[in-house]
Amino acid sequence: MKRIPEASIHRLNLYLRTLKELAKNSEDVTVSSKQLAEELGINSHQVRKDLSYFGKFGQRGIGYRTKELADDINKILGLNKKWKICLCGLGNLGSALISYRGFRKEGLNVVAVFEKDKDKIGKTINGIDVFSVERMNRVIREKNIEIGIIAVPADAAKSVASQLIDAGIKAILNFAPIKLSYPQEKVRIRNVDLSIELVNLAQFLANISKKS
Amino acid sequence: MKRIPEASIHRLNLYLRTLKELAKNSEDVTVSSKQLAEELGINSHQVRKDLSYFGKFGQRGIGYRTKELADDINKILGLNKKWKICLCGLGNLGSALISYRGFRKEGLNVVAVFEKDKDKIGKTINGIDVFSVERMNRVIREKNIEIGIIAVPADAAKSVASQLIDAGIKAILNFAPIKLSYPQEKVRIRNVDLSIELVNLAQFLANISKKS
DNA sequence: TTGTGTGAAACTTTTCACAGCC
DNA sequence: GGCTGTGAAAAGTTTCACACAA
Repeated sequence: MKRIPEASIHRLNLYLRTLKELAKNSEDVTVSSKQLAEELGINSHQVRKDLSYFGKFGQRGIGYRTKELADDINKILGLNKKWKICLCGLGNLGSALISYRGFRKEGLNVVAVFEKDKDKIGKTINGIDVFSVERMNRVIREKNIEIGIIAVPADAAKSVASQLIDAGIKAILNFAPIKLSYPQEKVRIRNVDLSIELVNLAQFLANISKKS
Repeated sequence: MKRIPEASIHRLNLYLRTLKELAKNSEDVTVSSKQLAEELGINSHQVRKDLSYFGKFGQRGIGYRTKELADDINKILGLNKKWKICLCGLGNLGSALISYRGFRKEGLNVVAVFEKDKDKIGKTINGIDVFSVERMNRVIREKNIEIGIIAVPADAAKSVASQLIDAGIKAILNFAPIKLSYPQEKVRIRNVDLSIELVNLAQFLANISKKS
């Protein structure tokens, strides 16, 4: 099998989301690469090429069966397994994330929240238990949690990350505005920077005003 | 001048941030492409190549002057202008964003917040006035606001976007989990999806467990 | 006629190799 | 010896063109 472009895999995520929405909102059973492409602002060749890396999913003259293609992509991406996730920090950002539409979707279920504030510990939010930070190691091991989300202030992020890693977590999504990196190959860390997109926009505006 | 890769421009943002941090934390006046690359987990050729598209900034045998290079990149990216920003929605996500470190940084100043909840209107948060949604058009025009951040629930996002566009906003950063797109070339829209990164992590985990 | 699947071409981006300067 | 700047090669990605099927 040939090497598959990284970018193609990322686009599969987008296709999957679009397909799920189409399956819900539209009565059409099938969808063409052109429709799918238009939804995402790309061209149809790209859609077909991306899919062709993994097999033949469509029917000539007709298109793809929406529901079936969604299932196939789910399998390709390995999203048929449900991952257990914990959220660290229940401040504004943490609260926003826990109620974010899409975090409860297939394959992504938050099963524990860790928080320092004693007023919040012991309660539940969206049906999920809020534990004290001290119990992190135990709870993660007991529940077999695999992914941790860090939504604590920047100065606490490093210590929380260490605790997560000690508890054997496999991947971390970090929202704190600080770069986390560990030499270990044990854990995969992704840093999300909410301000970088804003900077990109500012830069885009700067450039169009230069040109005109 | 040759075409400059989109990716290079995005990396300049990262270089800038790293340089600013180095300027603060380290006593060294200079930095080499290798150091810079290591901070970001890329290779030094890339750093030098990216910079070379815009000119010669370093000194052979020595490296780059940290502070000066930061200033140069600032100019290249057009970030020496300060953009005026408004935030729509002061729920959990909006509150998280307004206090996010980095949103107050150079070039990015939020000057107004719009919110539906009457209890919040008329107050200030971080010194920024909270206005009723009805006054959006007027306030944006009066203050010459150029960028809007949408942090309202998905079902309100489209209407808020239309209002922003009517008021003459130039760019929108959308955090609502719904794809916004307008045919007009008048406004640049970027959709941020907080769940896509989590899906990517899940998929990464799925793939390493497949291989082992 | 509509729409997939795919090799080949075109284009973009990254990596390499090394001349040149401190 | 250390480090930049850059043309050229390699690698990666997107677009094109068209055979083929419903």
